[in-house]
Amino acid sequence: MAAQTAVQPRLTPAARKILDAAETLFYNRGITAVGVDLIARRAGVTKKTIYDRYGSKDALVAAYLRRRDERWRTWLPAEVERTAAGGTACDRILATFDALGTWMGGQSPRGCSFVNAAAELTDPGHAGRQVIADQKHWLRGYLRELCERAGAADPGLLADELLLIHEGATVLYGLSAVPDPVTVSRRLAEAALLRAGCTA
Amino acid sequence: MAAQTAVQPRLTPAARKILDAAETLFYNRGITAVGVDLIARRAGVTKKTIYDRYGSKDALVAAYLRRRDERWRTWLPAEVERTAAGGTACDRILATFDALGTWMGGQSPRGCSFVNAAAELTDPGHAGRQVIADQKHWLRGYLRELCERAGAADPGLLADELLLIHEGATVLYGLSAVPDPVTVSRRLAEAALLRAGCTA
DNA sequence: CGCCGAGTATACCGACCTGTTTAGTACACT
DNA sequence: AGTGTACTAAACAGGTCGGTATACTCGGCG
Repeated sequence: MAAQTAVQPRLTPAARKILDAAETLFYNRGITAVGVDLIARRAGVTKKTIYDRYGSKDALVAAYLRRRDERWRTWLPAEVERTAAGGTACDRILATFDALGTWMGGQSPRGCSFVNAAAELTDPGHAGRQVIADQKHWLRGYLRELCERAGAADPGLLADELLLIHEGATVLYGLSAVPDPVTVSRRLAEAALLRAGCTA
Repeated sequence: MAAQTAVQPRLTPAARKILDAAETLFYNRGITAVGVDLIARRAGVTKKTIYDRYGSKDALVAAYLRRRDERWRTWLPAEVERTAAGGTACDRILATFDALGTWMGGQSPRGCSFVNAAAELTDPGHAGRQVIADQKHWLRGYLRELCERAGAADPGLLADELLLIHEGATVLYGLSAVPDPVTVSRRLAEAALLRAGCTA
């Protein structure tokens, strides 16, 4: 269940350039709107190389999502430990929202790549959809563990609430519908923690 | 500012059929993935008629979003009045989340059409982006008015929080990442109302 | 040496893309 | 009777889509 992301290190130089170009293009212009010819041009690579390395556009899309997932999974806990070092579990939970703001402000102003991808990948059989589901499942698991450590009355339910706030903040950030979604989300999280009787 | 949606009633029969077909296809398969030929075929109409009525695909996309916006704006307050008749402003606020569940369960299992469209319409100059911004702005205004009537300490801030919860619930619903996002969102809204000192 | 993996370059496939054009029909209003 | 609107039918443009085929170069390795 977790071995699928471990194949990545063996990327040929061209395969890496392809993934780099695909990531920027898919995220900024949309998956369907970007053709493989353009990716090849941007990567300074032949279309044949793309198909030799990835087999199909759909597989490349899945690889793109997998890579972002991988990055997020290693970055988020590290960032939380860095900013909430020495703090309580509650501090850590709140730190995930600050981290979200940092993440979005730094490289992802167009919202969550997974939510955006889900909007385009309408075929339920697409390989990318599993990656999307896995990502949300992982985040919920991570939050749930923090909730347990924080002494929440019902950690699973609180994790659901926090996940919902995360998604809401990300969407509002991408739509620029509200000036500072991160602050709003932090306030909501605080209220949820309070209600769940978190002490730590 | 509000006159743009009033032009709609004068739709020729063919124009209506086109919009009907476009709505289903755009929502279920994605905007970029659907071509005008397919829309024409589904609507039982010639491609020429589409261009005679709407001028371009982009304009048709904008019309599609405008129509969904219109439907939502008339439906939501009516549904809230219906389900929270005789209740307080707080009841009305909570009723918007139940309404969201009804809306999604009934016709929109793939999440919010505006969020999905925003993921695809990457060009900031696209006519549809304004419709998306207007829709979120309207919902925030509607929630804000309810918050005022509910006696919130800071109605604007509470409206931001509720809007965030709405978006989060919609996204989670579309991703099927959580069994019952509507209930989760209602709980969160209750906590937010409590914290805002709502009395009505 | 011989072979193979990784890569380039280029041409091609059929299908589909947005959008236009020409030609003609049906109908309502004045 | 005449005019404009709404529509059908069908072909056509120029380009892009995902994907394949052919032919070649280069470096490393046994």
